[in-house]
Amino acid sequence: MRWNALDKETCSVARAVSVIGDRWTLLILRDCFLRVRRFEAFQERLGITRHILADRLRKLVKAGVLERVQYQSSPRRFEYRLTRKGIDLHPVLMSLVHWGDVHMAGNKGRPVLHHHTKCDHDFDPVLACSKCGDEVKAKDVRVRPGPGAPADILPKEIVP
Amino acid sequence: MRWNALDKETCSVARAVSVIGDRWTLLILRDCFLRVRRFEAFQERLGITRHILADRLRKLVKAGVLERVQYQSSPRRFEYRLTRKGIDLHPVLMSLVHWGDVHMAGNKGRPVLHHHTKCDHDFDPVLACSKCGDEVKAKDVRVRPGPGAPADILPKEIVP
DNA sequence: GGGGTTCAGTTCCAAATTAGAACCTTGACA
DNA sequence: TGTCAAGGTTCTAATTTGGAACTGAACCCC
Repeated sequence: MRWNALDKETCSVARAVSVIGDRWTLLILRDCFLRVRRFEAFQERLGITRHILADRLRKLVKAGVLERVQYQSSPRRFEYRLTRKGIDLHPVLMSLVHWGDVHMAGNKGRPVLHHHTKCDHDFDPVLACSKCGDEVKAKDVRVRPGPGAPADILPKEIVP
Repeated sequence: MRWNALDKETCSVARAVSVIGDRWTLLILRDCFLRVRRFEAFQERLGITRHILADRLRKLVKAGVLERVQYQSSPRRFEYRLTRKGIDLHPVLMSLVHWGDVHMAGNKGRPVLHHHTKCDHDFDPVLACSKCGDEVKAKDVRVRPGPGAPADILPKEIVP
């Protein structure tokens, strides 16, 4: 299967992956949440090849995750900002950071701490259930076909 | 920067991305959470080239996300199962699915529904604060350097 | 008005990765 | 003996990436 055929897949993960499932894209988005917005800044912080950066930013804009905003008119210069759709990726990034913190941290401890301004504490992200508010554990989740499901979305026989 | 230099980065996202920041890897993990475990099953469901699948499974095992378990002895056959480390990626996948559901769903609605067996409701995943239990919004999070932070982990000047 | 700088890209080539298909191995089964 | 299944490996061609240099518009300074 080709990479660019992914957005035609029915699965939400496949569609999401068609936008963000790339080494650099996730790192670019991490920086976006740190309020990095300009081409040169991304390039310097990431050490990414310039034309790959240009390509990824173009794709993210096309996907509606970032918008290209002119911040100066002569010479015309643009910066990249998260859209609502982009900001909605925050839980994905937070979960990823937390997993990295728990499982891949070096011996010096975690590189960044997250502070919740609402309750004024450093915190860890927890995945909760929208209905009961409890933490969602993988073993407490059952998946079933939804209205947009094709016949083969779930594996035929589930080995228990 | 080279892809395989990423795991030496200090950032937890970079380290996490060095393991899962790949088009196929995320789709393989999605299937793992759907209890797909065998080479042929992954290959058929994903349409992935066989030797790339072999490569990705090998890398996931090496990273400690999957384990290769013999399930039959003659001929010897192996399957791949999520480890604790792999299961801990559940929030990442759930967040990703939810984002896909909200922003990339087709006109027929979401492909799969998630059911929380503990409270017996279909639910959406919500990112909550480990300290106060409230939902964490992107704007309520401040990032600051942690004990393992190098000098340049955060952008120098934050444009407000 | 010549020279240097900044930012946001583009262009070029070589190197690495991926897709697609065929092939291999072990053993079961008929 | 021949076929089948599972879990891979090997091969070649096409695509993507890395690295580095170049462009272009407008500023700033002398």
